Formats: sequence, structure tokens, C-alpha cells
Amino acid sequence: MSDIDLLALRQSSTLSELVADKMEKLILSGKLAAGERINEAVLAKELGVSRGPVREASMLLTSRGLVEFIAFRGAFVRKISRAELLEIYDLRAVLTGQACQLAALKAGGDAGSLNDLHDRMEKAAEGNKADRYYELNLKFHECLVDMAGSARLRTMIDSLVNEMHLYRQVSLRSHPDMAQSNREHRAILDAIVKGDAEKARELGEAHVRAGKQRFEAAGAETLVEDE
Amino acid sequence: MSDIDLLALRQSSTLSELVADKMEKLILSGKLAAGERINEAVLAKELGVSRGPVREASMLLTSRGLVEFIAFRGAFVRKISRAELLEIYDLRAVLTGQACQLAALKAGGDAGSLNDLHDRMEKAAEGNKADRYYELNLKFHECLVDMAGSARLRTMIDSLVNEMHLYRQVSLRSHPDMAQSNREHRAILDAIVKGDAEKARELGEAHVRAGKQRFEAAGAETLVEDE
DNA sequence: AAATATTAAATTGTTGACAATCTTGGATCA
DNA sequence: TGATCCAAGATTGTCAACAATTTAATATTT
Repeated sequence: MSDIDLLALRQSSTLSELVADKMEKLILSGKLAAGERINEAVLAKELGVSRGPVREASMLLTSRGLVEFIAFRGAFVRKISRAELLEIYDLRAVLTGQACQLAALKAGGDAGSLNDLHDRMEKAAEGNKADRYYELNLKFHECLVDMAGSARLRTMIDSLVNEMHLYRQVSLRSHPDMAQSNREHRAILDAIVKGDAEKARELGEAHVRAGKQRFEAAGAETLVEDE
Repeated sequence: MSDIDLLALRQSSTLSELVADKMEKLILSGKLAAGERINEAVLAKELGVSRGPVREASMLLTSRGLVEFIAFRGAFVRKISRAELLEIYDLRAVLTGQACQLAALKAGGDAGSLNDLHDRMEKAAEGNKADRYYELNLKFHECLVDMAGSARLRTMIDSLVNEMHLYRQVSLRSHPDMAQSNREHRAILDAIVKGDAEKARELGEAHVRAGKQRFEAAGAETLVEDE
């Protein structure tokens, strides 16, 4: 773990935010494991800052759903149970539906960069490049939410996506059927371009629900130990 | 503005949380006006604490949607535009629908204290006691969300409700038709008890949407200056 | 030996001082 | 007169020391 890049401070903003970014990476990469307590003093020393910014960063991450704060006990990397993950899928489905609806209303026949992304995903799917597909998929969904034009919605969904990544450090990259997933994307895109808001909502919601089902199906094979 | 009740500290928890509660009241009551900057030093002195807890409280309220933080400029009481308020109504509608669906699935035929609340609201409506109705209405919705059993959902909705109260300090108490509102409650309740999850969702979502329309209708009369 | 109290260590919460940044009002110049 | 620059003041960001609390390790009691 290296020191905070002091150069970044000037152009960016406050130390706390830099620490927060660093911590987010540590958490999402699993270097700070789910459930683990975050020792302020230790992390502060490792990052070459005082405890203040680390504390503030922890609170920031709390609002982003990555950290849980308990008074006098400290900040813990959040741990997501299987039941919670399923619950999150549902919430994300509903919010994604809302995002698609708004996007359809605001797009005005213009799909923006969504078309381009879809094409690149098509290629990734054909080449069976799961990592590449996963990466583009994240961008696709981000772009979708941006088109909805609601910062609030964006924050909420981002938070949910963050939390999903906490589920037992398991990356949710296992896309059993990229082609099918991308067909769904295509349909959503079409509805948005046509301005069919109700359809877009339906498809968006269903798309995430399908993801949930894919996960549940996959999970049935593996050990299903809930806590 | 009085000092923090030092007795409360012992039983409750951390100073920051007490300050946050205090600040929340100040904001929701309009004593800290929307858009206003929160001067850390001044507020700290008024509350008889140091700047640290005030800062942490501000961040807490940021995640609750009441405060906006800008680096090196400070914490501002959030200001909600009419457009944002309408957007929030939509999100709340969707999430309330989800809450009702979950409640129906988990209730198992038991309406809990929802029935009691409904009866009391009925009386308030008959007596034309708007304040009383408003108060019970808040409780009813809280209770509904609790039945869904999702802390995450609860947090999200609470945050949205908080933000709604920031709209030009206008309390949204103007219930033009308490009887109608409560009829909608009755229908939701019935669906939940019957375990008809899909219906419960539909009705819950529609109920909030109706609230939005009531607001829009009322707003048409008043000055519609958006910003 | 197990459970409970006691104490020491580790950790978080709070504070006040100092550094960095922004805001302001006034001076300077076109 | 108006705009730009500069300095002083106000305000936020960071730090290190101290206080309050929890955790652990140990001693005590049954």
C-alpha cells in the first residue's frame, strides 16, 4: 500500500476525498476484506496522513454503502449476506426501471453513446471475452442512468452496485450468457430511442431481475450457506 | 438555541450523533434555512461543543440528504427545486411500491398496527384535523416500510422524505382530501393482508403518485417559479 | 474448572492549535 | 467608471495530544 499521491491533492480537492477513493479501491479489490475492522491509526500511518481524514473518508464510504460505523467500536467493511444481495437486486431492478423510463422521456430519439457501447459489447460477446464484456456492461448501465438525468437516482444505484460487489468478494462477472444479456440491452435501447417510456421501464426492470435469476441459478450449484 | 443536553450523551452515544439530531431538527423546522451555509465555528459554540462533532454531524446529514458539502466552502442546507421535488415524488412512489410488495409477502395475513393507525386517521379525517392526520400519516408510512423488513429501503425512503421537507420550507401538510387519501390507505392495507403482493405494489406506487398530482394541482394555483 | 470481576492495553471520540483555502474590500490601472 | 489585482479577514482542512470507551488479559471467586 503506497502513500497518497501528493500531486493529486492540488488538482483534486481535499485529503479526505483522496483517502476515500483509496479506501474504496482497497475495499472493492478485497484488500480490505468484508467484515474487517478498519483501524484508523494503522491506515492513517500507511497512507501518511493523520486520523482525521481517514475518519472522514470512512463516513463518506458509509454513505456510499461500503462501510458500517459503530460508535466507539469503529468502521467496518460492510458484509453482505446472500439474502441482502437478493434484496439489493430487487431495489436495483426497480430503480433501473425508473432510470430507463426517464431516459426514454429525455432521450428525444437520440441514444447517445449507448449504441456504440452496445456494438462493442456485441463484439466482446462474440469473442467470448467475459472481462471485457463485464467492463463495458458497467459503462452501459452508467450511461443509461446518466441519460435519466437524475443525480439522486445515480447515487442510489451506484450505492447498490457498490454493495453488490461486497458479497463475499465474489465478483459478479460470471455472465453465463453474454449474448442473451446484450439482447436485453438492445431491446431497452430500442424502447428508449422510440420514446416508449413504459416499455423501457419494464425492460430495464426485467433485465436486472434476469440478472438476479442468473445469480440464483448459479448459486444453487455452489454451497448455499446463508447467515 | 440551547446547549446539547449533556445527560442525553450518556445513554445515547456519541456527541456527533446528538449534534446531528439537533441539526436535523433545526433544518426541518426551518431555523436553518434551505441554501444557508452552516458555519462550523458558530454552530459549535452555540451547541457548546468543538468543531469536530459539528463537522461529523454535517457529513452524517449529507448522507441523509439534508446537507450538501462543498470542499473548502462548507456545509450548506440543501435547497430543493420544484423539478427536484417532482423527481423525488417519482422515486418515492417506486420505492413505496416495492415496500408494499415486500410487506404483503412478509405480513402473512397480519396487518400489525396498520389497522389501528388507519382507524385513528379515519377519525382525524372526520374531525377535519389536518395536523393530526398528517402526523399519523407519517407513522402509517413508516410502519408500512418497517413491515417490508429492509433497512436499506427504509433508509432510502427516509432520505427522500427528508429532502421533500426541504422544499421551500413548505410543509406538505396540505391534504386537500384526507378521506380520499385514507381510502387509498385502506386499499393498500387490504392488499397486504390478502397477501396480494402485486396489487399492493401497484396501489402503494399509485398512492404516492396521487400525492404528487395533488401537489402539482395545488402548485398550479400558486406562483410556479422554477429555478 | 467455569464464571465473574478487575485491571491494563488498544482504540475510538473530542478538543484546540495551526495550515490551507476562499472571500472581502480596497487600491491600482486602463 | 469599470475591471483587475492584491492583501487582510474569515472559514474550512489537517494535525497531534488528550479523554472516554471498549477489548483483552489477568486475577478472583464459587
